[in-house]
Amino acid sequence: MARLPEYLRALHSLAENGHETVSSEGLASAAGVNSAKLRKDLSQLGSYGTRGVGYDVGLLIEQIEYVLGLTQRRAVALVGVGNLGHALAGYDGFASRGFRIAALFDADSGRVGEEINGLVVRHVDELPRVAAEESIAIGVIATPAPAAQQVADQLVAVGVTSILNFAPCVLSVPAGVDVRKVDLAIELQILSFHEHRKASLTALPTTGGSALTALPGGLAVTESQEAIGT
Amino acid sequence: MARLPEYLRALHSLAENGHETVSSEGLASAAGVNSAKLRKDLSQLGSYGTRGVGYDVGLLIEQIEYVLGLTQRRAVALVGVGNLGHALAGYDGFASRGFRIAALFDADSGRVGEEINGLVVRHVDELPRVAAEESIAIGVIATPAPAAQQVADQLVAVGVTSILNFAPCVLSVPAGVDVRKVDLAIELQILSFHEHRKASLTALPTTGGSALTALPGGLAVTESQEAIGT
DNA sequence: AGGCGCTTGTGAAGACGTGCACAAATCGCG
DNA sequence: CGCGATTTGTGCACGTCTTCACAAGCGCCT
Ligand SMILES: NC(=O)c1ccc[n+]([C@@H]2O[C@H](COP(=O)([O-])OP(=O)(O)OC[C@H]3O[C@@H](n4cnc5c(N)ncnc54)[C@H](O)[C@@H]3O)[C@@H](O)[C@H]2O)c1
Ligand SMILES: NC(=O)c1ccc[n+]([C@@H]2O[C@H](COP(=O)([O-])OP(=O)(O)OC[C@H]3O[C@@H](n4cnc5c(N)ncnc54)[C@H](O)[C@@H]3O)[C@@H](O)[C@H]2O)c1
Repeated sequence: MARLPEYLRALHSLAENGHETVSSEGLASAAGVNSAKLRKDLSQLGSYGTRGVGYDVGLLIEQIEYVLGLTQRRAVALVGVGNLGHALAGYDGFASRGFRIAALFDADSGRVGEEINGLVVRHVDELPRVAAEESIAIGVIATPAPAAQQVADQLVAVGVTSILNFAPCVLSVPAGVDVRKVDLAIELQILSFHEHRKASLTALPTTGGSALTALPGGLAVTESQEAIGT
Repeated sequence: MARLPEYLRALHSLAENGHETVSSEGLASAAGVNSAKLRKDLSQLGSYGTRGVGYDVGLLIEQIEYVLGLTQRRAVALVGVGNLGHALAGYDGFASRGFRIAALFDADSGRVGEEINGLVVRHVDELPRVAAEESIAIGVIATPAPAAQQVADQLVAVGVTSILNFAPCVLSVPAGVDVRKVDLAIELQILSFHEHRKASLTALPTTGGSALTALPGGLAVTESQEAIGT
């Protein structure tokens, strides 16, 4: 389940605050989900809760980390050390959550050699050699969109089977390779959609607004917290 | 629907390449979705396709932009101009997709006054005044997690009803306020999970691996392209 | 004008996720 | 030792999303 990492973060936060056990209710509210959903998710991992008490925070962290494959610290290669790439390279949140940025790559020879956070930027042509040395598990693409497909192909060629893509484009990859995408403009547009919907609802509550905005069942947007109420 | 922005991006890309019409099949593959799903999504907006021909790219762009509320360029306030905030402030992908970064805020007085991309960083205390001037529609939080809730409260207080949160924590907001979250570590952990699953599947194909990794129906992870095959 | 190929729009079936509600289980306390 | 308070784990029902499959509609070519 995609919610496991969220639970894990909430658990770490609870552990830091000294909690040794949590009820499903408490963990659910900390993770921002329904308590029944949380229990169902956790029961999929096996029964690690005690009825009448709750879940052992430490044990649960261990179990979730095992299921997520975080027992081994995976090596991440970041390709494209531009505006966004710099921020990512300098981010310490990866290291603290089970990942190690193992290498930085860029195609711009002006950037090659630059040192960021103790890592030196290499030319993307060195990817095969470095991948062999470091056993890269995950590739992060932070290049402009036109270069993303090519970079993805290069990553796949050196054996990377998981890619996180920040470029606003769809990547085509062979079966067995997993791609996740983060597109900030899409997130903003979804928010804009809600703004638009909220505005047209309050503006014309009686007439119901124009035909386009007053859709039959309303448009559903999945993911994320949504507190559109009354 | 949360897929509309993806369609919009694909349409813009097609328009740049000179296409005047697209079939649902073509647009679907460009957006990385099923063609039936795409047709059903578009039919919700009204009938803007011609049977036997396809969809008019320009008209469809116009319609989707209207539904998403992109006809008005919304003002975005960015709070937290640190590592990530700098990258966001310098990103031109927002402007080209219907948004305008209207103001930058930070609590660190050392950063206040700094100019990024033509915008000067202001102190977060000025938020009420600036919000009144600029009519901020969307707030982006790029502060450390401990400060995120407080910033969210401040944003809500000045009338912001849509928040994009980069801090790894859940925000509690009143009903009517919409929050979307981007957590890169979670994305990586989901990829790690797939890596782990792939590894244990190939390692022990006959025994089926340990009880934890060989779960009843397999764990489903939503979102994103997944090409785990054969 | 008529037929043919192509594409949209949609009905229906199935898969999936969600949340309620409750039985089973455990702990603490008298 | 037993009882009640508390919390997990889960059966069930409901709503949503997805996908297939096909009729209806449109344009082009003869
Ligand atoms: N900056 C942001 O805040 C932000 C936000 C959302 C999305 N994005 C996306 O992230 C990507 C990068 O954004 P950015 O602002 O860092 O752009 P950028 O232009 O600052 O950086 C891109 C970097 O990629 C390098 N590059 C180009 N082609 C390459 C190749 N074939 N191999 C390796 N490296 C190559 C360039 O040399 C450059 O250093 C873009 O696709 C952008 O749309 C950025
Ligand atoms: N850098 C990344 O690539 C990255 C990636 C994923 C997530 N994040 C998250 O984004 C957030 C910011 O990351 P960062 O690397 O930019 O951190 P950072 O420490 O570089 O920047 C944080 C900025 O927020 C400012 N700030 C602190 N409290 C504030 C307040 N109350 N009001 C206004 N501004 C305040 C600080 O002065 C600082 O400038 C963090 O929550 C981090 O976990 C960052």
